[in-house]
Amino acid sequence: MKKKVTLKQIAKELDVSISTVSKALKNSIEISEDTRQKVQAFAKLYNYRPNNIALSLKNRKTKTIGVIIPEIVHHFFSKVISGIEKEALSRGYNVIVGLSNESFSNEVINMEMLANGSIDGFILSVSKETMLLQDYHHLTETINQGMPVVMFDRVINEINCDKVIVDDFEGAVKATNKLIKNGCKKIGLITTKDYINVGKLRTQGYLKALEDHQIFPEADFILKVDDEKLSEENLESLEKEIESFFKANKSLDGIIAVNEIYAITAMKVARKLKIKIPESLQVIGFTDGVLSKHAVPSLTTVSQHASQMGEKAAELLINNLEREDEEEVYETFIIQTDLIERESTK
Amino acid sequence: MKKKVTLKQIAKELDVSISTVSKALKNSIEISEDTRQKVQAFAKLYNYRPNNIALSLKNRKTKTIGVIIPEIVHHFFSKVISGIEKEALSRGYNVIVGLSNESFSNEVINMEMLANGSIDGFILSVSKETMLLQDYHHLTETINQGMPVVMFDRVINEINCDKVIVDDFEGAVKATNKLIKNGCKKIGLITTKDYINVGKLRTQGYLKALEDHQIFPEADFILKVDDEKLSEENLESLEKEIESFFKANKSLDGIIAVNEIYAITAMKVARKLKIKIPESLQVIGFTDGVLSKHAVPSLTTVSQHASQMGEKAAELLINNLEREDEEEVYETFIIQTDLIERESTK
DNA sequence: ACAGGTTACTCAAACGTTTTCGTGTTGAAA
DNA sequence: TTTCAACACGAAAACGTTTGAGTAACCTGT
Repeated sequence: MKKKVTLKQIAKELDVSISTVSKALKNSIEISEDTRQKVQAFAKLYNYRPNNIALSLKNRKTKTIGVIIPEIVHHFFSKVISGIEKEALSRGYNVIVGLSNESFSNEVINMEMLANGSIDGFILSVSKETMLLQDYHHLTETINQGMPVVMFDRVINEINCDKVIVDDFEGAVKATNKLIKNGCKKIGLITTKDYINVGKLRTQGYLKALEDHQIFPEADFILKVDDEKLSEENLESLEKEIESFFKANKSLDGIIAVNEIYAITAMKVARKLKIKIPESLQVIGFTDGVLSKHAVPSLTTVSQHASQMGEKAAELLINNLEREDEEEVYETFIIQTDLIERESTK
Repeated sequence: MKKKVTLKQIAKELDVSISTVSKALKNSIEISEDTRQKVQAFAKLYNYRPNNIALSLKNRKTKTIGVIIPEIVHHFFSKVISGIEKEALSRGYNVIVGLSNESFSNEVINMEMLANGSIDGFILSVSKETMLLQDYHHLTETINQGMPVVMFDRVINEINCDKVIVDDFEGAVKATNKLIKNGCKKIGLITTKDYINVGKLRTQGYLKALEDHQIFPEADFILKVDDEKLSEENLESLEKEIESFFKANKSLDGIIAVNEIYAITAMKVARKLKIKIPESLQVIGFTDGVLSKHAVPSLTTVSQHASQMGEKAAELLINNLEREDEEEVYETFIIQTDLIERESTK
């Protein structure tokens, strides 16, 4: 077992000073051709690699970015991470992840753990609890300390930083328009409670599209599901809720669901109620994940380009980190959505 | 914008030495009650937090573990990460992820990037390309440098380190036994090419169970799908392949699929061919992901307890890191599988 | 009065780098 | 012979922390 070799050891071995070794390895002209060769050969032989931690301390930058997300076992977030990783790797950065599990305190702990020098900047999507509590002190504090932050998807308007968001409003408009164009007259919406920004925007887009087509929005056609119903344990109660929604509104011929689970469950319930998809009910979901693709019938969905989102967020952050001048102009980048048409619409 | 405060600044401000500040903050008895209070109050006021990088350099440990996986947009791997994260957080460690994207060179680059002091140890699952090339120099080298490594799921027997694996063999036996018990006489297997260890083990388990019940294994009943067919683009060709497999073996009344996609696709093809599930064909998959749960009918599956795997891997690694004595006895921990029964079996 | 013992500090080294500023030795120009 | 640049290298500081060793100042007992 040969431990990592350091400059000091090389210096001692070759009987020169540490500085000479350092310079020789950097091909400094201060060092004679002779010594340079000797040092480089030795370094190669012992597979010398500069110690990252020492470099980080010296340069006061770690070349590492911290990512805090609510949940990793989730197609959208893991796609975002993979986008971040891709961009980070190509620009020589590492990615360190923290999971908040939708908990405010976890989010705070994770951020504090990383903010003490471990990373150069944050990319994050806040937890639901944080949105509910509206306590953003951990965010303002880190930003105040001069650490760049990029928020994505679940962003907070009051916080002044770079942001990357999905055009949820327009996505919902597109989806609703599609159903209208396909002949739907009674379009239902399955959404979340309003405090989730994303759900709110999608609801607004849905309403806007209806309005544009002079369709009166029936309050009964909107089902606001309690958010806990998203968790895997509560699937049955979600099913029941959707089932009574369908039974109470038999005239529905189109459904927009603000996420994949709601959409898939709606299709499942429809099947149970012998409602034919897409013949008598057309369904469009959000978040183009595995479920949409493999469902039967496969689900038409609003794709959010999660990977692109991650790449953009990383790009904004790294640009910010490597910018010389300290002008603080924050950008909000909007990712456009695409409607991926599959079998659940005509 | 108030930058992070350091010991030096506190010392200067209070007109004492750096060491005094450091000791005062650690409640050392060397420091008078008076000074202690003063320092601590000041530190609290300015929200002093020790710089992690400096600590890492000093202690020669980073309290960070590196995780290299082939792919993060994958239920199994993201579950594993979430398990690792959970255990790591509870023991005060951070997690830094690298994605190999199933590429050997990416795996090597990622490992080299992290091995230079950034982390204390690795948890990894090797890429397919690495398994194919059988080039493990990056693994042996890091281990030789004294950096602990824990491999999970896709492990390499020749490498001497801690390992966490799923009892794939036994899982396949259980699944096959279940089908036999349920009255299946002609059980087919949809698997991968042999170089994927995991696929091989599951195939062996399947064969063993048949043998135990004196059922002659028909070569025709085993479909070895080319691995690229797992990727999302090749779904159609996967469907075709399974379709002809079904058409060529109409007597099949049970199917074991070595992963979720194969199983779901098999069910999709069956539906297309008007084969009733579970009445005339029962299906069991591996990897208990979202697809299995939300499929219609929902899929009976062999659960690998991915999260538990991650936790165990992290536990082994951290134990190793924090062990005083340097005895190197490597452990291979086997995670037992569970058969989750759903609607695709009787 | 003085050895010896507390008390409450400070110093300095160490972790592994990079980099600025010396400095001793050449060789050549004056 | 003197002067001075060029050359090749070394010393030391800095990044922020911890910690063992060192040291003043005071107190105690004889």
